[in-house]
Amino acid sequence: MSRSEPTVRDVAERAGVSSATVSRVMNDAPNVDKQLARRVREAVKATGYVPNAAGRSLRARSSSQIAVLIPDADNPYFSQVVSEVEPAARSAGYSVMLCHTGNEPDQEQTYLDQIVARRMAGVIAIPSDESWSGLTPLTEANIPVVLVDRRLPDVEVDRIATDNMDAGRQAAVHLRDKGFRRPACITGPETLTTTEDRLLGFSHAWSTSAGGAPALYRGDLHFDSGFTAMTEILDDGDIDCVFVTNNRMSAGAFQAIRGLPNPPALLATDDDIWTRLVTPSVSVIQQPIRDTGRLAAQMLIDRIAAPNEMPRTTLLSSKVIERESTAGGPPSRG
Amino acid sequence: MSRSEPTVRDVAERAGVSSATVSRVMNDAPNVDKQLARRVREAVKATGYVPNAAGRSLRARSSSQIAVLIPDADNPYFSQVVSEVEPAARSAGYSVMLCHTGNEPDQEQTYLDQIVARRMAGVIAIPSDESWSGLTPLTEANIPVVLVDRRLPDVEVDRIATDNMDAGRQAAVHLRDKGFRRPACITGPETLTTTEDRLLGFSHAWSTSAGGAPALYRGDLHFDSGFTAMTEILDDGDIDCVFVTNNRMSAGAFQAIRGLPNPPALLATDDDIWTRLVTPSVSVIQQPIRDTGRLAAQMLIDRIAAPNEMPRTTLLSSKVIERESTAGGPPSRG
DNA sequence: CCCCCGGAAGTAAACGATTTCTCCCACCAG
DNA sequence: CTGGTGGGAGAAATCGTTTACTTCCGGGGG
Repeated sequence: MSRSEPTVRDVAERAGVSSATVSRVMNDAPNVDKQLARRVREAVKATGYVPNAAGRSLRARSSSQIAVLIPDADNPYFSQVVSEVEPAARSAGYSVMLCHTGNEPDQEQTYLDQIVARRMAGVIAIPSDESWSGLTPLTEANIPVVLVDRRLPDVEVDRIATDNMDAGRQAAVHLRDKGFRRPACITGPETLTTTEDRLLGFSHAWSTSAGGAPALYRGDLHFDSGFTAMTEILDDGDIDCVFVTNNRMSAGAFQAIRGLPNPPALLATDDDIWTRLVTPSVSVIQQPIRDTGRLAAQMLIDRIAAPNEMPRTTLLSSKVIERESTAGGPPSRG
Repeated sequence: MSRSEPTVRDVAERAGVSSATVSRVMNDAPNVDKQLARRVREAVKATGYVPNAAGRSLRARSSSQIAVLIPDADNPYFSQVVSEVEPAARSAGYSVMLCHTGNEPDQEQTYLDQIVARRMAGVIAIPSDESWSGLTPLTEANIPVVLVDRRLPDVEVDRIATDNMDAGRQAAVHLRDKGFRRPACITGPETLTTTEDRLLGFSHAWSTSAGGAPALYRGDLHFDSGFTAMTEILDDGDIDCVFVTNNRMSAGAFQAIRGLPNPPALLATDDDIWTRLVTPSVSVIQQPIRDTGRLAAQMLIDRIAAPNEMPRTTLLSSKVIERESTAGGPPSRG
């Protein structure tokens, strides 16, 4: 029923050559007779030979897989990054192992062990927080790492991210230009550099250009905390515009003002599909997610080729997309 | 600088035992002296030994990875399936390789080669259409496959999917019970079993219970074609309710009626975030996506353990979630 | 004419973990 | 006292590929 898979020796025998020659043909080595090469290729076809990746990887002491470590595959930001990394990696001859840590340390540890055990060619990681300890085992095993989106203190490693400070600045400029005067910011925990940088950029730009500081509401990045924060803002009164620094809290915040007659202006983060469908449509800071994924893969591939060069950081800029939720200016003069 | 990784022999030497014993300890084999086992474990810690997956996989003639083949990681349906498969697989000791075919045959072929080359333990596949040829190389290599969501003709293989005919029937019942009388259906190409089954269930239930056939509009599953179809429906007039059979066309269809005073009722597919945020909120057929992913993984793991049993098909039922877009009944009698 | 060089192909030794086979020993029953 | 039994551990073969080393050519220069 199930014969065992053909090996390089079976092919060699059928082509009347040695296994070394077969290997040379498979790897396009120079100095192989055209005639023989053709015979080998025919034998490969005839036997249906597919090189065993384990054997190859054992001999080569590395594999042609890269790992992508993400906290949560459901979040469209992460899944878009993944779907851009994948084709870029494949066209360079790598395949992608998806590691979905769910923000849980033991799950992450399992994957880190796997990555080392498989001698993966490299890792693209979105760490869960700034105390991320996963980097050490990887660097010790000489596995190149590219960080996406989040910054770690005291480490020298390749990184690609949105210029979050600048994104916050753009948000402030947009809201001020539209005539709003009493801003609030719904943001994440202080330990998360992504949202914290956006807050810092926003606050700094606001205080230097308009004066004063935005009211501050912190959530846990999820939908519900965005809803709760916006509800508090409505209760507190006196706020005429709200900047939300991540995608899910943006949706939650919108839910809280849905259908209200005179809601505060809303500037959300990430251009998800819902922002165009709701009424009023929602202005957003659009991050260059697709570029991020593509360039992360490129960066990793470059790093694998040149392990000893200096680490780089690439920052990509975002832009404001204006829609109805900030178009109107403040509701009234008072 | 970079010493080479410790091997089983290094550990053996340090613990004063043979490599065989180390292997036995690592794999929890019975009949190992407690004392020795402890010494081995200490040596493992001290050396930082991590078993080389390639060596193990070569000897075992199989790997502990499963592959998930999806057409498009961006689609929330697929990414949710993946994010459920992953933890279920991991807790059974498998890791997940993500294969993102982008509906392109050559990309898919690359991955199929990889899957065979790596002797993967199994594959969860969402084929792009009913002429999917990827199954053959896998079954020839004795790699178990579980199909998700889509049906293939003439193959006997494990499958898990939503009961799409029943979903269509539920849609018809809901719209008829709400008092609508002139339905349209926006659906996908005839070759896609998923959307076709929903259409069939819808049409059949409608004709037997209310009489007549729904007006038919076909799209290519993407946002724009949903928008176009709904625009045509509005032009054609005479339609009082619309059932859309996939998630992205649902969003496009909503876009076309956004803000209109008396739009036809809309019943969408998949409970995406936007359906609750828009005005009017949108009634949906909710598929059990999370169960689908979890059970697909379970099914594959069972199959790996028992390769020779008969293939099974599991159908999961969906349910209608009623919101504002179908709540009102038909706009007027005249 | 001889030597050396270089291209082409084969031989065999790695890579690292597992596992069969074998050996040793202690213990127990006859 | 002896033969059998079974647990515990080591030696060595094995998985399939790649590659350093060898071998065998033929040809060109001294």
